[in-house]
Amino acid sequence: MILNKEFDILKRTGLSVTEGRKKILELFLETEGALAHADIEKNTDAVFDRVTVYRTLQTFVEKGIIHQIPTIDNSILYALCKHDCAQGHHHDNHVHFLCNTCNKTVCLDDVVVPTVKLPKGFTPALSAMTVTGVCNDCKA
Amino acid sequence: MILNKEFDILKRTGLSVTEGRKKILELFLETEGALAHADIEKNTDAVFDRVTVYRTLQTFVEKGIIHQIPTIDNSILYALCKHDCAQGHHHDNHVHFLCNTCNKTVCLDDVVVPTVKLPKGFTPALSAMTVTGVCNDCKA
DNA sequence: AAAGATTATTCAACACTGTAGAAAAAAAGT
DNA sequence: ACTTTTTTTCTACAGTGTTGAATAATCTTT
Repeated sequence: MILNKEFDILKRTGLSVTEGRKKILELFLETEGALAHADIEKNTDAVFDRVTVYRTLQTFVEKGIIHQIPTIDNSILYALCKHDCAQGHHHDNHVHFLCNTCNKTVCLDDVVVPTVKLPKGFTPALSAMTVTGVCNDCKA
Repeated sequence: MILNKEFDILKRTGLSVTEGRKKILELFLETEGALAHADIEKNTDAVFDRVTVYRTLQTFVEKGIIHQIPTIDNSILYALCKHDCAQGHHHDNHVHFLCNTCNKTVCLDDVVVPTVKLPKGFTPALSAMTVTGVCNDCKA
């Protein structure tokens, strides 16, 4: 039995191994930076139905394989969870960086979102932080 | 000449004073928390065309009257700029709070987004931070 | 206050994004 | 290999946001 990384991940999370899931997972593994639904449709040459892609992404999020990234425009981005994300509770408390030059969004896995002091009466649960600027690939 | 707040703001930013702009601005002034396009359509009883609302919001953002708030789902939220936002460059470097109970988003105008140390090669320009949890209105 | 110039609003149409239910197809378990 | 379970696909729908051109309103000037 040939074990590739995609197969391994799917098996470990208890998911059925299908062409679509392997292909989309492969895309995430070989892509530096986050992907939007549209990117996935483009890069899989529209082999899969739109709905399949949506449902696959939902499943991956639920299983802790990928996580969503907040954006200032209205699009949902997804990126691989680097650290051990168990089903249901993600550990994606890292900062995201959006490059204004190449327009890519990357996870700064080692930069933890700092805690801030909130006004009286506010109880924090989760914090998200996005920094925009110029990334290491685009620096002059 | 009667000067109300909406009129004043529109005049000061050099905008034509119209029913739609006054109404939408009024809604922002009397609303605690951020508004989505859909909220505005609902609360103005669909008196205005959808496109008018979109264009009005765009204009307000450009003129520094309101600013956009990043969300994890795919919707654009808008909120009044409290501090002096000149045309073109906003000063909305404050933290946003999304309440999981009442589902409202509010600007924590006095909580500044902290700066983080980025990896080598990354140059920051703007930072955004959203905290989710329970707000002061919803605390038990 | 009225006329012309400028700016806003509206209408119609379009593209994109995301969701739901049911049928068809594929994968998993025995 | 067969049955059960899961996944993919199809069809359809609702929402969101944008564009261009026509209409309507606002502003400026006299």
